Amino acid sequence: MQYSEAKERYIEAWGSLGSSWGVNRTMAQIHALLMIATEPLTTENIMEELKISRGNANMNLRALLDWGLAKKVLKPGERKEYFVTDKDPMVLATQVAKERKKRELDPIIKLLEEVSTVQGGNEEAKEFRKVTADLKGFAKQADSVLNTFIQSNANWFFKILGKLTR
Amino acid sequence: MQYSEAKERYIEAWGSLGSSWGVNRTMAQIHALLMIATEPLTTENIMEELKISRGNANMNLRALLDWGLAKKVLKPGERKEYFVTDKDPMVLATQVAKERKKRELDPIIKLLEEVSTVQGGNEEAKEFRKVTADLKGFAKQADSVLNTFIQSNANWFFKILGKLTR
DNA sequence: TATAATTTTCAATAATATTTGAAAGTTATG
DNA sequence: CATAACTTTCAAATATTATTGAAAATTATA
Repeated sequence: MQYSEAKERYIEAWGSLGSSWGVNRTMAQIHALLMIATEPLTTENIMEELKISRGNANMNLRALLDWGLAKKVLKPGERKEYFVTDKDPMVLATQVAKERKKRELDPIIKLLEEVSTVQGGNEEAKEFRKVTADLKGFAKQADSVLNTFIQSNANWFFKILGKLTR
Repeated sequence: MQYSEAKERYIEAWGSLGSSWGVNRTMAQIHALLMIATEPLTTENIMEELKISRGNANMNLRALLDWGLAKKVLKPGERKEYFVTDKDPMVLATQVAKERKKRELDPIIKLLEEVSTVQGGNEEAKEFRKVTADLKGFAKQADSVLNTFIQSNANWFFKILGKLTR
């Protein structure tokens, strides 16, 4: 396969995969581009490569910075901002896990804490308490696992696999 | 908190959480409703509770069936279809993991297999091969962990936590 | 088989999310 | 401080996705 074709397919696939790790298509594509770049890219580079507007490029770059998935680098003597991403997939996974935990898991645990205190002795209230309490317990376990993951090192997967299959 | 308020907040939260596990809002809300229901629900029950159209209810119920997150039950002597969901959060997590692996992870591994064979000796091609090979390796590890999860029992989280913190 | 009950489909519509592009804002430099 | 280089903002336009509702299809029953 030719480089240009491979690159195109990879960027497109990464973009549509984006929604599965909670970011929009363009944001994921910019990330994909940074992953395979051999040196830091400017907003203009990204606009050209992905054929998107300046505003779009800017907004999604800021979102990537916000997620901790890209950072600015400065070149001495230049005013332009350059962007890079960490190329280690484990760092990517860790950052995504961290952000999604913060944005999704923490709020749902908080909500379940609240609603599972619902009053009432009728069947519906009882069932509601049971289900929401179960979900809360599960969410907290997931939270523990994520925390362990976020804090641990790059061999996490290997460790788990080793231990589980022992 | 009153039951009606708790229920409303829980359903709404579950709905907006939906996108984080890859399903749309209404689908997640129907699932939420089935989770706290004390008995099987009909399409009409769901239309009323969520104030949605018949077509919408039908489409999303079918999607839930497709994901293995709901199933039909028949009541003897009745023509209407009733729906239930498994109330164990671990079963939910397992089903979601299974479907998302199939829909997202498997295709990306396949794509990475292909594009990482890109030809060329220039710096860009080399970098591309390295990055996509790393991603592929990572994706395969994730795949292994998911397979273990899907096949294993409900104490998975406890086991891992115990082992990791040992 | 005709009728009634129920489910499914899908084109039209509505709602939501993303993108553009030009103007406004910011910052470095002569 | 004036200008140029660059970045950010945001209202309007576009694109995408979800929803409706009525007609068509299906299925059970008399």
